[in-house]
Amino acid sequence: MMETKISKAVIRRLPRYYRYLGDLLNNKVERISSNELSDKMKLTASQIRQDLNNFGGFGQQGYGYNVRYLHDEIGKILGLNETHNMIIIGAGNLASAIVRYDKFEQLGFPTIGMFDVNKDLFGTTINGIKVYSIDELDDFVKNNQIDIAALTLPKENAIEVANRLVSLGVKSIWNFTHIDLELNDDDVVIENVHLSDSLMRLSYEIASREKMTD
Amino acid sequence: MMETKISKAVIRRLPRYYRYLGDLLNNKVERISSNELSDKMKLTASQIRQDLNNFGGFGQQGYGYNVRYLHDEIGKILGLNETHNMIIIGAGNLASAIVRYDKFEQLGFPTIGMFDVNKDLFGTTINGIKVYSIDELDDFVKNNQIDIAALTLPKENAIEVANRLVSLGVKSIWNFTHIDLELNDDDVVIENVHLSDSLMRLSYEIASREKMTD
DNA sequence: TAGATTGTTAATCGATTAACAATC
DNA sequence: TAGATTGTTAATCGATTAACAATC
Repeated sequence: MMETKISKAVIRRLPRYYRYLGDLLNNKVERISSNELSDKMKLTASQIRQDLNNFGGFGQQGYGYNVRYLHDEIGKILGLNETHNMIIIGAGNLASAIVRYDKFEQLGFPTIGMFDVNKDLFGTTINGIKVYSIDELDDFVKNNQIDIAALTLPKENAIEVANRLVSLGVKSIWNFTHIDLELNDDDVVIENVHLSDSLMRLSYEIASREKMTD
Repeated sequence: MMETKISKAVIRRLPRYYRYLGDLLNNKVERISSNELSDKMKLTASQIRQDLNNFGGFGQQGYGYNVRYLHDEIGKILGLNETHNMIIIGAGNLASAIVRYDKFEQLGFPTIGMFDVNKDLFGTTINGIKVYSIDELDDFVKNNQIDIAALTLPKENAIEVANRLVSLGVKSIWNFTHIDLELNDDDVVIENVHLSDSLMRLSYEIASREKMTD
């Protein structure tokens, strides 16, 4: 049971903490203080301590934080102690990139199937993962534990497919289509990825630098 | 010249405004009030007006905002009135996805070359765009106007390549590698994309829903 | 023990929301 | 003109930073 609502700003930073702690772990660093970590991450030590204390006291006065312990605890908070099976709807280039990218599997998000409308792709495999007809989606979802569906299909079909997935019991959607998916079902979690928004933010920064030197 | 520093929160929303206004435009909507737009975007009307007034008064009392005008003005703020040539370092699946995705080109970000270390790829084309040897990078950058370099290579080489690009005069980097690129050069703009962070945030939400129903 | 560093409360800062006069 | 809706100031809310007592 959640006691307090964790702010979005804190949640956004969690994966970043996990990443930096993972790097420290790889570098055989055993302990770190909030102050040292703040240097690396370009945050304040105060913010790090505040953030962590949303979830409990993971440190020790006079010592700091044990890197492995903190890493693993944040992993648990992020749900990385459990495997989440993923399917991808739309077996295009982005889907290939996702399924070929080992990191996601390492983090506990294996792709176990891909779906497309293109007949030519049916039965082919990408990185060992089979592409099915979208018509087989219902059966597949019923016969397998699906935790996450990634949508990498044209945005025209996104809402329909999303609704279909939800009605099949899929509880979380990683949406790469260029709409803000918003199903009014509090049970379903949606993460919208907008690569073009990211590119536009970059462009904004370029444009504003140019204006500054005018 | 920039008069006031625009907050990051505002900048993050700009591409979203642009996207929604583009949709309205496609639907032949001519005018919209901050109130109507706030309904669609799940923001407050007040916030929309505040956000826009960071850049000037685009509306008209009693009328609202002209959709096309506002769309185009936000486009200009985002620098979308100019073309930004892009190269991609690392010609893997993600690079293919980017270069095949028409939207980026439509927004004014054509990819004009890709670079890799894999000999087998040299001279091949993806969506009509040629893959070059990384050894040809210097010449290519000198002979073409390169506004943005997208990094889709292993993170081990990211910093080295980024420094090389900067020394060649490339001023902005769209980084997909799993490090936070931070060059201490205020002249260079970096946008870090962390897909695994996005996936972990999704996972966090899944985990916290599960806890709630415990 | 003395020194270091956390956990946590209080202060500050910034962003969002509310309100309303200006004005189309 | 009357109604609608902006632009903008003021109020509120939330997030970040500072400070420090607790404690390892």
